[in-house]
Amino acid sequence: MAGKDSLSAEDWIKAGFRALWAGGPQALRVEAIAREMKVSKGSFYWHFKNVGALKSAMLEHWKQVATFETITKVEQKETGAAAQLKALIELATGEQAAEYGGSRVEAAIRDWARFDAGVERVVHQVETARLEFVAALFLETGEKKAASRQSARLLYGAMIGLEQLPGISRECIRTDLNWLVRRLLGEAPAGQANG
Amino acid sequence: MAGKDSLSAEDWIKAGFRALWAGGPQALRVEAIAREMKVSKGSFYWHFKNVGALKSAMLEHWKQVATFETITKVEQKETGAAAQLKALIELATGEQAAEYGGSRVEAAIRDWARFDAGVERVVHQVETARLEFVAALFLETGEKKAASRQSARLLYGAMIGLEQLPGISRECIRTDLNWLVRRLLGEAPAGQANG
DNA sequence: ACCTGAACACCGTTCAAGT
DNA sequence: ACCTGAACACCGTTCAAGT
Repeated sequence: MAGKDSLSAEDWIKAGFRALWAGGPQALRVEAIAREMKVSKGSFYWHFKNVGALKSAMLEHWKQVATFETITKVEQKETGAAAQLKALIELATGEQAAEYGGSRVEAAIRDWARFDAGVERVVHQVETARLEFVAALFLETGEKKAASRQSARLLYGAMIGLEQLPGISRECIRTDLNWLVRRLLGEAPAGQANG
Repeated sequence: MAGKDSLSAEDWIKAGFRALWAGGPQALRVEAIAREMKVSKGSFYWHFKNVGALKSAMLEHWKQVATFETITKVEQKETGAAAQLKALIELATGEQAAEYGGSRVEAAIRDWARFDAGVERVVHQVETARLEFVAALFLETGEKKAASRQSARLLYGAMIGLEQLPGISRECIRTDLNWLVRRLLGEAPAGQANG
């Protein structure tokens, strides 16, 4: 960051994620990012053909990281489906969920995908991999195959959706999701609700 | 649409929603919308001070419609909490959920809110009103107050989240949500999973 | 190898002029 | 009352020129 006399493509990608975090897809603009990096915007075009190329590189990067990061973290942390489901929820509702800016960046990428077929393709791949992982956990708890996929959709869908409710705290999301898992697994209700 | 020689602010707002539907928040651009309406962009500035004013007007419009539309439809259609929950799910997963473009526009507005505090405020109000309505239904089924609010968050969160999973059909979402409601209400599981 | 600075096209905004 | 068309600033992109 300080004490380098020339930039790499990687530096621009990182700056791109900072911009995405701060301002969403519409903040992915050459001039603004160049300003933040204190170089002329002309410099950008030595590293990338155009903004589209930067976006593709960012997506490719995110795809590699996002698909495996959470999954491997969960697998290293716990063994057994029930514990891993709990660990997954911890991670997803933690301070900084993913390497590149966490759930705020994830949301921005999903936004972005909604109006860009190329982005949609990549997001589709990542979501599918994650859903399969979660479904495998539910399968391990003894659910039937179709039921495990449904439970995975509901848990993962609730993760995405709850994060988007305004004014909801991480703890509230965590409690709700853990409760949901117990209900999906058919466990008996208990005094578990919050706010 | 055909056979009017001058435009109203309302016409621009409608065109704004068409643009939002088709291209998301970043498609809310004066020149593009003016082109679609076959007038010069200068014309826009007679009706609105700037793009920000158009966006505010769209939001205000959406707020009025979005808060009450679904709620009143559900209340007119069915009586009794269980039936109304089912009707709510039907509506939310129907062909065209809301007047101004349905869930695609809703998603775009949520995207937009994530990086604009003013939009966030309005979305917050709307989501709160909806959550309160859903919570009241769960309360009516006999749940305790805190539990009913939790169930509302989980159902509404899952609605939002499932819609964002790529490659998922409306029928799949509907089945999943109905299943979720049964589980939240503590009803016995049955062979209900799909895909 | 990496960057600057000028150039040009595109879009937001203003405004004088038209009907 | 409502619209056009020219003007200007801002940003994406190109490119010749610098180190």
